[in-house]
Amino acid sequence: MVRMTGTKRAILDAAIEIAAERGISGTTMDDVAERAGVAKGSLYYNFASKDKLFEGLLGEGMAALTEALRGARAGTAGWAAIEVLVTTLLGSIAANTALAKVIAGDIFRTDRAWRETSFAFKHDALAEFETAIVEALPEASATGAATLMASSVFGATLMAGLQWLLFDEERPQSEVVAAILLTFSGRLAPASPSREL
Amino acid sequence: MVRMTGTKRAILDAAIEIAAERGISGTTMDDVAERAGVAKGSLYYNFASKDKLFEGLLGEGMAALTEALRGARAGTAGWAAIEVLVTTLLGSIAANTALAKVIAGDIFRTDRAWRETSFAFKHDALAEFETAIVEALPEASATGAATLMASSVFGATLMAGLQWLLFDEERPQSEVVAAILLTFSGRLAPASPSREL
DNA sequence: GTCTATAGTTGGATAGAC
DNA sequence: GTCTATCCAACTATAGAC
Repeated sequence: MVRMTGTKRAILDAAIEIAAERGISGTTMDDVAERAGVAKGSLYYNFASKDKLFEGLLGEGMAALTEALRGARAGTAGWAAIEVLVTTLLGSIAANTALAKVIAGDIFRTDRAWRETSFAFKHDALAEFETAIVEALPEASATGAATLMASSVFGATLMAGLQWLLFDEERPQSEVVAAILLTFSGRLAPASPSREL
Repeated sequence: MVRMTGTKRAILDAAIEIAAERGISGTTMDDVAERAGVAKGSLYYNFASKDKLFEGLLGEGMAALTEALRGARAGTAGWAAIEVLVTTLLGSIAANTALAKVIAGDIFRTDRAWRETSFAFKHDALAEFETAIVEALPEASATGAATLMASSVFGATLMAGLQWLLFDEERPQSEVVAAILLTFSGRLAPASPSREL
């Protein structure tokens, strides 16, 4: 998050809050101006258009998340890397729940002006998970399963994280991390010999 | 899916297709009328409002999915139940990808006219997964982890399923099911003695 | 039951004063 | 750099002919 003038910051904060409630398309510039406590003209002095406003907002948030995941994975590998990636992703969602909601609602849209940015972000974020998965289970790479497994781990963390923050917020974060990792631990599956892909 | 007149069906089909591309808020009644091949007046003869149109559409789809999950789980338990639930959910997403995209983009919105319906659906669908998880790992119930684990399994299947259908559609469905279940199999985690919650 | 035409409102964006 | 006032396009919804 780059430092910026109070007005610009207030506009961005208002925009993400409202978009978390109503989605981006459901957010009007009038509402943003009102919640930010500025006139609508100031929105267009600071941002070229509604699309540009949200493009910047999502781009900034996605870049920060990708960077956090990359930094977290550094120096670890395999299952340990999966543990820190899940922890870091969940922490990012908790620290910026509104942004996480907006991204979650937007991630599979293909009609956005910023779809290239969004696509690249998703690719980079999933690549961190995929790398860790391949380290933990090399044969997943050969069968092409690793990419799908990365989506699975990411999706599990995102949905459990939002479920937690929106409906069960008193629960300590450590318990949520533990529950997600427990899902991947194999304790749901019967203790069995090798399983085919 | 209830049988209905050609016009009503055409309107619903057009609405879900466009909403999958642009989201519900981004879908206009003019666009729906045009794609359905009817005049806009016919939309309002068949549905009271845009909200009622989508409320019915999502309600119908969510009810069908919940029913499919309930039926699939019947007669199984534990890990076997998780396997059929994941398979059934993935099959439903594949059979109705447009609807799945719309639901995925809408599931964490709190401002919708149909939020009660949506909330109840999510609760019922997750309950099927939670039941299976508690059968497979009874201690998850005591710690309160089971609900979060149900969200994890659901989220993993949803995200991997959409990733598959939108970006890797030639892959056979059986491989996708296998990759998701492999994520939960424990083969990512180190072979270890008992793990604390 | 479906159409055309239009009413009424909202929302993105801009002009110009301060 | 921020405000007020306004333009204009797009949208939901309705009226009334057929």
